[in-house]
Amino acid sequence: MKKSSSLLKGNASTFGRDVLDVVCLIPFGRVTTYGAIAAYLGSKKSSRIVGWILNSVKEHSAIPAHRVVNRFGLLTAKNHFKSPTTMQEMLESEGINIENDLVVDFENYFWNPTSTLSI
DNA sequence: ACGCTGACGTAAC
DNA sequence: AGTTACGCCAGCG
Repeated sequence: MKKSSSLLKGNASTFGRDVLDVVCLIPFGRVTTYGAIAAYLGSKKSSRIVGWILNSVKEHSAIPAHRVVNRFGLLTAKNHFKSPTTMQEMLESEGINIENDLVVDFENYFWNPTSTLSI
């Protein structure tokens, strides 16, 4: 069931393509983690790569990279955005409250691709 | 062409 | 129980 994502281009030969597909599917006002995406792709140990792939994502891309945080709900990626507060601003703009770079009620907003996409 | 680094997570000591 | 080391894949020097 997994593996056959290829929701965007179809050339899902690379891990990065799958990552972008999943991130792009994150619902508005929801967040997910690098590990969840990696686990959905079949390699939970590849969580590092997920973040690295997102680094290639430009803000003008359709990929909501700001909705991806680490497993603690910490905005580790905020440092990589235009401004350290950009990520927080965008999340708050979606109704997610951030306190001290940490997502409030993180598990409540957490979106699990494995539970949602691979029913 | 080769090697290192990097937005994490888990296992092992 | 806390700390250290490793694994994964892709982009860049």
